Amino acid sequence: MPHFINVILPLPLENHFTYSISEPEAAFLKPGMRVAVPFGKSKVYTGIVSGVHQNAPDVYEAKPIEQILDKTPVVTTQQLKFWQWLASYYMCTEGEVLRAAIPSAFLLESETIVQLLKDAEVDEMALSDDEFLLFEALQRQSAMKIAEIIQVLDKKTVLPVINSLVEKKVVVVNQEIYEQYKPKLERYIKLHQRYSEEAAMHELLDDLNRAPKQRQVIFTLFSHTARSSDPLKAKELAKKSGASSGTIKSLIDKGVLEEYHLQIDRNQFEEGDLDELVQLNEFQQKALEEIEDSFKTEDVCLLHGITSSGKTEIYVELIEKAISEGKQVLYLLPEIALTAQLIARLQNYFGEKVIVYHSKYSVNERVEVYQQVLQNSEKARIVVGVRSSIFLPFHDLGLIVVDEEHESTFKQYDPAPRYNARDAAVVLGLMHKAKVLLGSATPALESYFNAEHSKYSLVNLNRRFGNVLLPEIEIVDIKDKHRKKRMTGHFSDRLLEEIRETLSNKEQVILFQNRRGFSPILECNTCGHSPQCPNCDVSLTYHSHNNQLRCHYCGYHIAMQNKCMACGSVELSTKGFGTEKVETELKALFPGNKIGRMDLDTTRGKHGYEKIINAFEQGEIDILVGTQMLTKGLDFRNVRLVGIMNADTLLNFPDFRAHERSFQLMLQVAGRAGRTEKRGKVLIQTYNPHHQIVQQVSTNSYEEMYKEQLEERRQYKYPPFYRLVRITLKGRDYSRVNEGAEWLATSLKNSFAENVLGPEFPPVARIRNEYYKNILLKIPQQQSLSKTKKVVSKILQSFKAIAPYRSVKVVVNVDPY
DNA sequence: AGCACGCCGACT
DNA sequence: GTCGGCGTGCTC
Repeated sequence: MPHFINVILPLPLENHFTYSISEPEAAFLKPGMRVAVPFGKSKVYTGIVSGVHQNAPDVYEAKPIEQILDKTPVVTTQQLKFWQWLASYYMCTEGEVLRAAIPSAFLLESETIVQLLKDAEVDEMALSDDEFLLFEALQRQSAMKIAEIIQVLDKKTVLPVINSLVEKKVVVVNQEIYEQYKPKLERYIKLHQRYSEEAAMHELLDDLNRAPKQRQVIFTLFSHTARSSDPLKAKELAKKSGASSGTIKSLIDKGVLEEYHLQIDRNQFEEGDLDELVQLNEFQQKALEEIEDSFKTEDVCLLHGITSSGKTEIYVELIEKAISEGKQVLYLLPEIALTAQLIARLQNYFGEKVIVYHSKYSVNERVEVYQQVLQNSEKARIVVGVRSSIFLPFHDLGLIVVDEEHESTFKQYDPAPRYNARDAAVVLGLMHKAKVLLGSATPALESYFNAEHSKYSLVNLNRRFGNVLLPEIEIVDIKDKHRKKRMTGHFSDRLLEEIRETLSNKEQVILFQNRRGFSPILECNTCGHSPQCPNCDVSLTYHSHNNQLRCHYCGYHIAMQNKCMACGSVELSTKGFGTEKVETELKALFPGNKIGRMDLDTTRGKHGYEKIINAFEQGEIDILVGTQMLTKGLDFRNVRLVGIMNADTLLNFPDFRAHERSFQLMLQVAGRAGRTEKRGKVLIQTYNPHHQIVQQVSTNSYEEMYKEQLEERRQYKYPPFYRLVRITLKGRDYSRVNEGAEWLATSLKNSFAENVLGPEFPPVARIRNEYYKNILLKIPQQQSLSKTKKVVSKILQSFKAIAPYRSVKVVVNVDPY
């Protein structure tokens, strides 16, 4: 009886693929194991077994698999189910989910290797020039990869050359599969066995009389082994004996020393004494009890706790309970680099049980975390991670905490799967029968709506920890200040006064401007021309630190121009301002103070964030200027003043969420001020001092904002009353994108009538030379989601069948916010 | 996605 | 005449 498996491949293809396997393989293989399978004419992919069965396919013959890559499943059946849900909800393929879900090192890739055929009889005269060139290269280098051959032959299509050489029996082609994961090895040194006798040892030391450095090395090693039986690292030996690695190497070459390698764990944590859990204050205690109470009947709870109210301590208590029941805990946060503080705190309580997972980890580190979780190890009781950690192979989740649940970074935009980790976590929790706690000082409208409509339970915590007062918020009307000539650059007299006072009290200042660079537009005073990006429909932003004009979409950059590129005039002026300009103006205004800047440009590199944050914490920086990076969960003790340079750029953002986002952002930055006894101060500069959002921020009126925004959402048919699916078309051919978008919108309107909006050009209609057009589909609450998605898929299928539109790429984004 | 196959323009 | 462009179709 023949046996078969279904396999999910990491490709954007709807189907699972069927392969034939032998009887013993069938007995061995289980869903969730990795297999290497041939796919197409020349590729080998790693796939995940999704099922083992005996139903022979009837329209094609199944190929046999290449090899089995695991002894036990690396993907649990629960994960497979979760993938299915994600693929269907977010309208992508399971293959795309797979690609995002497991560390890339698990996906072995095949590479075509070309080698000379042994004992080949080669008639060199019968070879073409290219063939001869390759033949010659292979005599120097026994095996070559396709990329290398492309280099040697200096052309792109090398496969015909290779194929012809295969036919002439000169070379053979192999698919080499290589494992990407490399265990981390540490080099250790020991003395060769023959010197274990004391006599031999003395002889050796005598021999080395004229080589004092080498003698010292032996001596150090000897005294180490005398004291302990621990192996000695090569690095340590070099350090302790003061010898260079060259000295050690020559001893190894002589055969006196031996080197060997041991595998070590990349995720090591030096365990000190663990802190006792802190005593909760009465408000925290009450909130905790309410949460636990709600968990008796509900699965999801929203904790609305104002900034600095001590939500983390409540999480810690709940985590403690969950792990004491032997369950795993997932702690999701929006951005890991900014939360070094939080991780340190959790490690103080839970020590080795905390493991961290994020995108800045190397592939190897990720594999190790994945495996710790898979093995349900003691080291992975608590996983702290960014959105992708929902894909880890949990066994028995007891609790999921989603901290700062309103953050937009929980949503993945590109590539597919375009999932929202907060929403997916709720589903994941359901699958594991785990409790889910969403926490935020400024909950997303949808979450608060769910809580109000009994989908989630709601717990409020509106006392700051240690009874710290909320900062005093002052609105500065810069229109008025301009008229009265009380502005210095972008600073109002009020802001300058407050900065001066704060600095004189040896306290710190945070200034928020949500735009990086110096100024977003450079304009010629004579002809009005401003330099544009050649690949995108945007103006180039001037960056003063490297004197460049840069495109923030594609990275295109040119040197700053001192003459207008159109008319040659030297009178250029900058319009608008970013963090760099704020920094420059500050340096002129406060020459005696240290000024720091935190934005995408200054935080590149693995430790970019930490350096700046540490410097600020240590008081090495007096004023920190930054973009919205500043808002996320940072806890600075000595900040008294927070200035929002310009609230209007936030408010005028063309998006239905702009007002909600501005509120959240401003309140979050405001929360950075005065986290100790002394009351903090927040200054908001704006041209619209009476804007309802600015007012609501100043009075800390979440409820009011919520009600008002909700009413607008109801009126204009936006979430939470309607679901959104955004379909983006993009392509290099402008008119095809346009026509395609029209066609698609028309067919969608046939089914969904007035609930189809567009097609419309987005604010930036061309990026990297591709034109964009959006169609928005609104789905009323009572309309079935799954049916709607089926109809959409069908329409998209017919769209793809139309030849002229095939060059247009279609991106479907479910809940695109 | 990635790759082969197939059909048309610009070069030795 | 071939090299190489990308439109088309398929992958168990």
